Parts: sequence; C-alpha cells; structure tokens
Amino acid sequence: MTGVADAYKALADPTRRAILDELTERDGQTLFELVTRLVTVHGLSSSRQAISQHLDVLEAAGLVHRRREGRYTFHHLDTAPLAEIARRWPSPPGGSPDPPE
Amino acid sequence: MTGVADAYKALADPTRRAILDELTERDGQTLFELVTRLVTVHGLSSSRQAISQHLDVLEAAGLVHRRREGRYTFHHLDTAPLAEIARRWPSPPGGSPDPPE
DNA sequence: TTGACATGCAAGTGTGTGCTTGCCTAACGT
DNA sequence: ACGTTAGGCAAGCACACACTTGCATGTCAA
Repeated sequence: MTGVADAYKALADPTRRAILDELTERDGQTLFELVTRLVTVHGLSSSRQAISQHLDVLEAAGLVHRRREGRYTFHHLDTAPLAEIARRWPSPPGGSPDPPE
Repeated sequence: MTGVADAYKALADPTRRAILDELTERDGQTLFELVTRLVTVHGLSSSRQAISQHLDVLEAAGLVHRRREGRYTFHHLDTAPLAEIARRWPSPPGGSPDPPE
C-alpha cells in the first residue's frame, strides 16, 4: 500500500527534491543520466547507489514510475500525490496574498 | 533564516500533519487544547512535551506562529510556506483522482 | 562467448530524530 | 503566601534513515 504519508516523507530529503526538479525539467531519464545531471547541474555529490535508493523511496511514494526497457530503466515523474498536499491545508482567510510570481 | 527546506521536513511527521489539520479546523489553540484534541479527536497518544517539540519544529518551518498572552501560548497556522510546495512541481495531464487518506 | 555497461541487492555504519524523564519558571485563583 | 495551572528546558534513549561497500544480475556489442 503506497500510503499518502510516504509522499510527505519522500519530500523531506533535499536530494529527492532535486531528483523531482530534475525529472520535471527532463522526464524519463535513466539512473546514470540522473546521477550525472544531479552532479553537474545541481552541484550534488551523490553516488549511484544513493540515488537508486532515493528513487526506491520516490517510487514507493508514487512520485516516480519506473519503465524497464532493455538494460535501461527510465524514470517518470508523477506529481499526482503532490496535489493532495496542496488541497489539504487551504490558504488562510484574508491571509497574505501570494505575490504574482 | 527559516529555510523552505524546514517546511518539507516538518511535514514528514504524521503527528505534525495532524497538528496542522487541527489548527486548520480550530486556529489559535493552546498547547493543552492541542494535546487534548489530538488525543480525543485524532486518536493520537502524544505527551505534552512531544507536542511542544513538534510545535518547535513547525514554528521553525514558519508553519505555526506563537502568541504569548498571560500564561497561555496560542498557536496560529500559517500555510504560506505550503503554497511554495504546490508551485514547485506543476501538475501534468488530467490528474488521477486520489482517494483521501 | 567474452567483456563492458546499466542496474539491482544486501549488510554495515554513523548521524538524525521523536519521545521520554525530570526539573524549572511564570501566571493565575484563593 | 500558597497551591494549581500552563508551559519551558535539557539530557538520555531507541529507532529510522541516508550513505557506503561489495557483490550479483541482466543486457548488449564484438
């Protein structure tokens, strides 16, 4: 059972958030692509195994789906669980209005 | 500086999410009120100190503001940091309808 | 088949975190 | 003043988690 609670925990780690950012920018990347771009673009220094384990967490949370094809495994983003978070705590009445972008 | 990263970590704990739920339903509660209602309404069994520490985390994340008045400390919800989360990863095509928790 | 490539799997380690325990301070009512 | 109420502070413990290390599996090209 991939509870919604897993999505919250998945977002707790900055590396996993970077992975989501990276998949937002370029969906369907392989593990090696992700590691490479996380290092070069996002300035992280994570090993392949570390990223792989983060992807396990993201998959369990339903935020990432894996698609195996030959010896490659492509990773696809799914932001559906995040919409639930947005709906859960509505904006306060007469609260601070969000700045236009 | 209350980094945005703290908000993500703050949401990782189910008890803290219950606190946010409780403050959404009834804003400005004291510590004892929160403990009582979390036990009776939400079925949790958390001590006063535990809830107090959770409130520390939520305050550091900017999700809760404290207002001292006499011997009472009222807690107020601030969902502004959550809007940032919603904007970060936009929703893809027709989102699947998620069943509530 | 052989070798290189892309990935998966699992045990061990160190740090972080949620919770308890115990005591302390401050504000009210009598 | 005294006791009660509401809350704060800090140390210690047990578990979870992120990461490493090492090896195994599977796929493709030659």
